[in-house]
Amino acid sequence: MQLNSDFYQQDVISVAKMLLGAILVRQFDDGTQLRLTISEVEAYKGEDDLGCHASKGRTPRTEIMYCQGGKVYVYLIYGMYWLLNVVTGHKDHPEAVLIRGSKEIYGPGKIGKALHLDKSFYGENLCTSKRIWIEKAINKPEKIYELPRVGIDYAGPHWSKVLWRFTTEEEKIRKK
DNA sequence: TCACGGATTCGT
DNA sequence: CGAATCCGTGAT
Repeated sequence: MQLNSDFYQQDVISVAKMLLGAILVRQFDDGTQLRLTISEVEAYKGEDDLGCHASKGRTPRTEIMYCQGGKVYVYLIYGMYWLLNVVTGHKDHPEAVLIRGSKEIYGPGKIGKALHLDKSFYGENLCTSKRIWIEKAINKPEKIYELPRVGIDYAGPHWSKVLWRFTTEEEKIRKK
């Protein structure tokens, strides 16, 4: 069952946790499908969150996060990797969930590569898209581990330590 | 118009 | 530990 608009409009922390175990589906032009079971995510919430790109306010890049939940936010990092984010919450409340890993493929950069993401996915509607969407979890995770987000030391002592990384894979837990 | 640096990954 | 590689963002 494909997740609907109401699902994505919930708070980013709730959506992040509920996305664990959900199936990220990529339908390619040649008819093949890549189905990934989401195993690790991170929440980015509001302009106050110094780890969130929206802490810089509205810019052409962050604009999509101010939309109603259910859209895709992708951006190029280190000139090489397209990272996949799911916009959540209500209009004018910038929030997004970063998809960091799946049972099949682990690593935000690797996910983007496997899904052949590019700038054309910016703003894609996950509720109506024919090439990317997310399906409800069949099996809910037994346990959710809460950890600090990765790679945002620049966000300062508080925001870099908030436990907004959620994972189902105990063996994938790592420092920094 | 310019310089900086990043929600990463891989190889040395 | 450093290179790869590019563009959004803020300063000039």
